[in-house]
Amino acid sequence: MTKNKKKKLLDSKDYIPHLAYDSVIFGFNGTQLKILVLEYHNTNFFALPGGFVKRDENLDDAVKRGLRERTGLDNIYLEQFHTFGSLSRSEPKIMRKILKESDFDLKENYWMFDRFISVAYYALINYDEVNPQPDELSDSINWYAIDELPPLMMDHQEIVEKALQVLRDNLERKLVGMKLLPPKFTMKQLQQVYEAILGEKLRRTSFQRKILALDILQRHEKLFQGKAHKAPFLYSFN
Amino acid sequence: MTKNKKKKLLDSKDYIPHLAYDSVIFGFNGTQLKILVLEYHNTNFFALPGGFVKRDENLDDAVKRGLRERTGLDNIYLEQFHTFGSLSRSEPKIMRKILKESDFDLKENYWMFDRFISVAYYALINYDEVNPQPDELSDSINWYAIDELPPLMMDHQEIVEKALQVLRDNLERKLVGMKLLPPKFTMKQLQQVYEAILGEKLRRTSFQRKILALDILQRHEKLFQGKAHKAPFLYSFN
DNA sequence: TTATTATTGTCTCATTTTGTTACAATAATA
DNA sequence: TATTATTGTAACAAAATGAGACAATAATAA
Repeated sequence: MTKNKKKKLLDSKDYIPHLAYDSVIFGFNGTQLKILVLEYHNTNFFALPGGFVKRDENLDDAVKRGLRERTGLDNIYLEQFHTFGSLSRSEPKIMRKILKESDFDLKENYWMFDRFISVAYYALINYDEVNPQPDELSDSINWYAIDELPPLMMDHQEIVEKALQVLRDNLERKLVGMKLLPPKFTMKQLQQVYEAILGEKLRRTSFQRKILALDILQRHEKLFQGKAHKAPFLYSFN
Repeated sequence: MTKNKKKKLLDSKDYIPHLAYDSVIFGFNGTQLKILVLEYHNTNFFALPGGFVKRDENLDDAVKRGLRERTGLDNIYLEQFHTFGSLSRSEPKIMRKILKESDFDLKENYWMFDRFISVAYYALINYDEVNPQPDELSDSINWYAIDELPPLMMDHQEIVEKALQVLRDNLERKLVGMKLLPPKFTMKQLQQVYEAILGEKLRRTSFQRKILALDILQRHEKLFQGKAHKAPFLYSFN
């Protein structure tokens, strides 16, 4: 490797020290609930997409910026759910290895080995319209089913579990299920989202009656799937 | 004032910069839901009790430390509910005035005029066993009913509203009502706590049936209040 | 001692919500 | 034209909740 390859990743004077965010980005492929997980170059470290907050930037905006860079999407449904601030969660050795394997200068990036408090957000996106982009440090970013995750580094497994817990609580309270679907969807698709999030089967007729009684869905034309049975209606939310 | 009176409040090298916490400490006086609000010396600034996180201290522990100092209580029910990170929430002029009016050195305490991200917690305590203590900067710390708060500085009103919103959501999900009462309480007291938090009257018979059906309360001896009617049972939780 | 009063604990019945089964409608295929 | 799988909705049962009624009882007044 050449000498001038060793460079600065982010300038510490632009960012709030000790503060990071992590995002649990949920998608639904029709069957399984998935999240985006990235892998750092040559390390076998799997992690949630995260980032830092600029000194002149709102916390929420920093997270939106990171999501935009990774998914190309704007106006994503985003919810802050917890801030992780234990001492033990920071592991400078891991950060050191990540930077080293991507040929970044360890001295210039020294602030990244400090202790970090991380504000965690979850995002709900339409799986189909996303082509995830890795960042400078990452080999890849890929969808993983929530029950088939690779071993995540540091406390990221705990962050995912908390996200899922809060998402379940918010499913009925905030009617957030449809954020994981395209604008028009069938009742069956919506039920499958609910089932994937709750991790249990639901009764078709009760589910349908309950959702329709909420009076929040608009009914549109039928969807002809080319299958040998009655075609379902399409619905939209808002 | 003498020269050596101007002093350092907290040493910046001991604390994580840009990071604070604020706490919404709820109590119940038998009728009203109240919170602790402090007033800074000679400023007419009312604020939530807050503080900073030491560099070698867990975030949760910093908050517990602050609560202990102010209430003398340990093992308080405490829940993190949101992190406030907008740029506009920081108002260095206000911090400057607070320090100045308490005769602290403005140069030595310069780090306090920076932008701060604040992690907010709410606490539920037994009103009766607390004798709140003001800190070095504060004139007083007092209970205020949540619908009779003085004008709070910066974004503290917003923090209180969010706390109340989350507390309402958690009332049934986490059964936190009894955390605001002494170890033994009557059904009526518990109902009054629920009513104060929800801000609405509840039906006595339905409430009693529902709570008892949860099967989480132990029934004890009767409480003879010296009133001309049947004496209620006392209950405890855990 | 005995009525009076206010509140408590529990019961009953009405109403609403949810669980469960049933069945006709229908889009594609044999 | 019959068959198949799925959909939309109706019908009834079961459970949860709302609303009222009432007897029990702790202190007070008569």
